[in-house]
Amino acid sequence: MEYEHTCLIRGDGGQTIRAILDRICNKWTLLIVATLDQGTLRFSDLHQQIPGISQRMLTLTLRHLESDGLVARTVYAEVPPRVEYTLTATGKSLIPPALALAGWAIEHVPHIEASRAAYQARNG
Amino acid sequence: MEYEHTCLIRGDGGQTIRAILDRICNKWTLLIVATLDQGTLRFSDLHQQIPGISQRMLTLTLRHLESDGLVARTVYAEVPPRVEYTLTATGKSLIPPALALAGWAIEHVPHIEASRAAYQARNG
DNA sequence: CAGTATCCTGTTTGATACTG
DNA sequence: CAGTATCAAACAGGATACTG
Repeated sequence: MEYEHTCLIRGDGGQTIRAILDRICNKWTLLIVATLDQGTLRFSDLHQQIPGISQRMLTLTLRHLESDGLVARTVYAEVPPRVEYTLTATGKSLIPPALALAGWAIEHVPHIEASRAAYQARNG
Repeated sequence: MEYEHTCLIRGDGGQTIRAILDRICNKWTLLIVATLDQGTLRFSDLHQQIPGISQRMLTLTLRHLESDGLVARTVYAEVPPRVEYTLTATGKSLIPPALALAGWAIEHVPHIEASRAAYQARNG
């Protein structure tokens, strides 16, 4: 890894990297995207498959994803209502870098956790 | 991309992915790590090279990075004080997945921005 | 079923001033 | 130089209740 490449991150004073972190770095976004990687799902499917999420946060996060063009929302004029969510091409394209990050996590988080515990022990 | 791979993200109900998001998904962490990819830097170097960061946030973020073992902090017993920061091996290992994410951002953020603007126009 | 509407909480960030 | 201390603002997220 040549350090010059990190200009991708530092380039514009962090505007670009922060633009995406603002979008994906919240509690539920990546989880929803990863869940939708299975294919089209209804609101209730997502609610069931994502443990711990509230209706409010599921709605909010889906709206943001729709607004950003990562998820397509289709409403069927039926009673009772049916609403389906699918990843767009852009949404799908987020999966590989997200997996790269997840892979890093799997590999390094144990060490990080240990380091953090040792730091806490040394200091306050 | 096979959807089964997203179990890396969804696996434990999002615990692992959230463990890393909690660490790197704040306003300054990735920027500091990317800046330190140049090599060892002093506090004042970082302060100058990262536009907009306050002393407080630089200190706080560096302490977290040190605690997590991503950055090594060396204090020299001199007057005036000199403190140097370097990426550890773990810290360096974060660069490739971070670049993957940055690459995705460069490629897709324009489209996302347009999509968001269109959404705002359609709705409130 | 698929949401909205309110209220409430903790956390993150920033501004400013001060110090060994 | 390399921080610390204090205060205040902003925001994300959750609990609960209600609805077309």
